[in-house]
Amino acid sequence: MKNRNTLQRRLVLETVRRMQNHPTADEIFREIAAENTLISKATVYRNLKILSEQGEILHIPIPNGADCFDFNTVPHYHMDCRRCGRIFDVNMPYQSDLCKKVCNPEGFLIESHQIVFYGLCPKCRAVAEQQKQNKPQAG
Amino acid sequence: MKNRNTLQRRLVLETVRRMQNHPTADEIFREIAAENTLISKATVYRNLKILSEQGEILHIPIPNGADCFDFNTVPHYHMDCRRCGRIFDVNMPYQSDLCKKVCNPEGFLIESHQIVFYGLCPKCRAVAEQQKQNKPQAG
DNA sequence: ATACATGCAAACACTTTGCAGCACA
DNA sequence: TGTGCTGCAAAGTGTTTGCATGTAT
Repeated sequence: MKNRNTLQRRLVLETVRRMQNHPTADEIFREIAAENTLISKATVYRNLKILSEQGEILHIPIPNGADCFDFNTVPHYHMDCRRCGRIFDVNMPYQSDLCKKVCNPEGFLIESHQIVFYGLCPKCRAVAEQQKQNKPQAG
Repeated sequence: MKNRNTLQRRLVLETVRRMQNHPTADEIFREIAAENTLISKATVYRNLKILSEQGEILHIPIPNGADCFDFNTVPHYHMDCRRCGRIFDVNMPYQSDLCKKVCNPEGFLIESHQIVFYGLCPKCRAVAEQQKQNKPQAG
């Protein structure tokens, strides 16, 4: 038998769907624990793995940081703010033919792709511009 | 003063340039240590960081695995073989206008992007096809 | 002479795993 | 009633850091 409907599994899924913020495993754990439900971090990790394998949620691996999870399982791209480190959805159509664009005489089998944009989110952009005005030529 | 020309720093740079295989910090460390040069892993990490900040080498952050480094600093894309985990260069022109394609009414500042392809390298593809032929309907 | 670099080990962040007991189907 | 799940703690990876010493300039 597989995929038992435990309280913990339900809570992990509900929390990812409710947060909508691309939360990390730790953020999900803290959110659930804050509601006084007994849950361990290992269980959160285990359930996130199972749920993403089942396609209920999307696992977004993040280099140099904690992986995060997305309630939106439709393929789309993300942006990583270099100042606050948060992950945001990017409004760009999915490039479904990008894999075919690879010139491939060596015979790689290209199955999927991932695009990550880097930059500043609106909030951090405003802060950065503020700071630039305060010390125009750097100190 | 900065950027001293130490034996260890020279060796790290030379080794990345010589290996050409997108080596990880650990692979670079083992390569140098194998030649009986006293070097510590911390020094390898420190020098890889400095060298990539100076633009001498390219730092390729890898989700779910050790970051790797590239002697080729010209922007290009990579493929991550899901079977052997090795990183390969992908033969596709750099999409320098991709950042401009993002529909961005919220005011993100999009500075750069990274594309990673997933699939099988030629060797692993051959192995996978071999295995498929040996048990056509799965065991 | 001294600021930068090193080796070593410990700390760190994130994630997985071993184990004994628990609970869903 | 038994397999799948849980909490806990420990272990596992990959990387960074504190510290005393060493060395390039």
